[in-house]
Amino acid sequence: MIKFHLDQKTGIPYYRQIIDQIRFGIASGKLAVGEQLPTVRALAVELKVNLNTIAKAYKELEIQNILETQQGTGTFINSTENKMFESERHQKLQSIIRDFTTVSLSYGFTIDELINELKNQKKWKPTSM
Amino acid sequence: MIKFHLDQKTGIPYYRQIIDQIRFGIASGKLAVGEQLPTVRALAVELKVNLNTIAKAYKELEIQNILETQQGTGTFINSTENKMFESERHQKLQSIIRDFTTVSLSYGFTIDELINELKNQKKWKPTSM
DNA sequence: ATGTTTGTACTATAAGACTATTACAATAGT
DNA sequence: ACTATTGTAATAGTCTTATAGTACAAACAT
Repeated sequence: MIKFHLDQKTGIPYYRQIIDQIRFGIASGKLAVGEQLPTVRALAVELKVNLNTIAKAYKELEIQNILETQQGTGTFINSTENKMFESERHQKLQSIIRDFTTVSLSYGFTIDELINELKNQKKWKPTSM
Repeated sequence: MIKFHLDQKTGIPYYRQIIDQIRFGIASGKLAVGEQLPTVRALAVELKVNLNTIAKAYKELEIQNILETQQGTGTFINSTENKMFESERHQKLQSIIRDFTTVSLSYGFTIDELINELKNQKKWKPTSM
């Protein structure tokens, strides 16, 4: 089971930190399809936040078809619709890239600089995860 | 002179849209070093917002040494300190890249995918500018 | 000197974001 | 059936952000 943790100092809202950790857990294979997540209450106690904060995170991921929740049963990594269609996956990638390039160009960075820097990041591991 | 415009629908705050347009204007050469920007009042009237909204944008850019303001005179593209030191420039680039990769990886995109997609964006022009 | 033009400071308001409190509803085990 | 466990919904409180209204202060032009 994945180990969650929250950091007050980052300024990133709790529910979003949880979302990120679940997303990254799936992407990195630490969370398996069909696996049950902690109950909202259990995780709320463990992380010392309100159960609604957990529920909010789970809810957002459910809307994105990443989680499956059953009232009375629990919350699970979605087994049926977990994979995005290739088209929407590509759309998402493009939207991320567009935001990224907009910011970068406004700072005067060229796309070549971005590409070069990315190549140096290949072995990188997220700091807050 | 650069033409400003605000879009309510984007959800991006007015003052930030102004910041972005100035930043991008400089990066793209549409704003020359030493050039005077519209006065806070003039731009406020033109964009139909409060003059403090403009002042806030100018202020943030002044803090970043991108603009130079003189009370009673006007606001100008900073001629002396406009260029970041190479070290802080690199730091900024890395922080942008780190945020970007964190998000991307959580969606299951690989860095190679990002690089490939970036290469397709080389001729791209920002939509909202 | 005085008036106009410039940016600045202070205050208030509105809206939204985030989290918590509390009560409700569905499911499963017995 | 009943009880415990699960997620859900409605509400409220607190904080931050974004913008506006209004008055102030510095620089320039004449």
